[in-house]
Amino acid sequence: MRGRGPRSRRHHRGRWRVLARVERFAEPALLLLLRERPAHGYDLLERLPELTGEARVEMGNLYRLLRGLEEEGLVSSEWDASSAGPAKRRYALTPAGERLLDHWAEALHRSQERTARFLERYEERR
Amino acid sequence: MRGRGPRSRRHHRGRWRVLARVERFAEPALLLLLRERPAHGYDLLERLPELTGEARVEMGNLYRLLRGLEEEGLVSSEWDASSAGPAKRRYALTPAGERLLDHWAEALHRSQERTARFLERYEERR
DNA sequence: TCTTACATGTGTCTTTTACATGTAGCTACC
DNA sequence: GGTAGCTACATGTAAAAGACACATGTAAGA
Repeated sequence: MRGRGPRSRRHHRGRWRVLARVERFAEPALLLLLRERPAHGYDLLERLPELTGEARVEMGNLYRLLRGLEEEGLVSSEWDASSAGPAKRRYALTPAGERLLDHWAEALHRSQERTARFLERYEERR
Repeated sequence: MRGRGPRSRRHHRGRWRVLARVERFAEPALLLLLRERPAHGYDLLERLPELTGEARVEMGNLYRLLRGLEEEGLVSSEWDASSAGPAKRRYALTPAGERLLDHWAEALHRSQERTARFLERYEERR
């Protein structure tokens, strides 16, 4: 089974593991990291696990996501050759991006309540 | 934009609405409903919104999901012509399905903690 | 020189989801 | 007895999202 998609269950010791991830969670995670301080892609890649847990985001998908956010005007970027090493593209959050982050926070709060109701109902007749 | 996929943002009053749903949440919702009592597809379709919120599951996808669960031995089914109306396929949870529901509950609990950490960090510098 | 780490990408396939449509039995009503 | 409408199950298709492989180039150090 090559190139398997975003399934919640994963092969692990001969079984499937349930992950229960929030859809597109990498997006609000990026927005939050960028609100704290501007950063370049590779830096974000290393800091994302603080928010997403062990699940590491694929490099390629991260850069695609960043470009998508920029096309929608949610982040802005510019080449930064000031520091050592290869040139970096430094991303920063725009006001529109900050508003989207606020919407994400509200949605995540509602998601928390939904999941809490589910778990309560699950425990009821355990 | 026809046949748009499971994006977190949705067109709504000229903007995109963030949903922050848990991936494949319909699966644990089905398992929980079936643990409470055996049921047929159409019945489950009407009771699912109790758990998933306003977001209703597509009929076609629901039947596909049920067949998938049956192929994996997580639910069992049999035709039921006893009640009025067209014949129904009555689904019931298997022991394997009950174990999967337990794994989902654990995963959802971890998801709650991840999201709580995110929201804390979001509120820190609001 | 060769390797390793940093940094930014593209190609391509599978899975998941949304939405439209198809089929058929049962019931009620005229 | 015909037909309208509801119930119930099912397939077809396309787009979004994610997984993974791979390409390109810079720079530091053994």
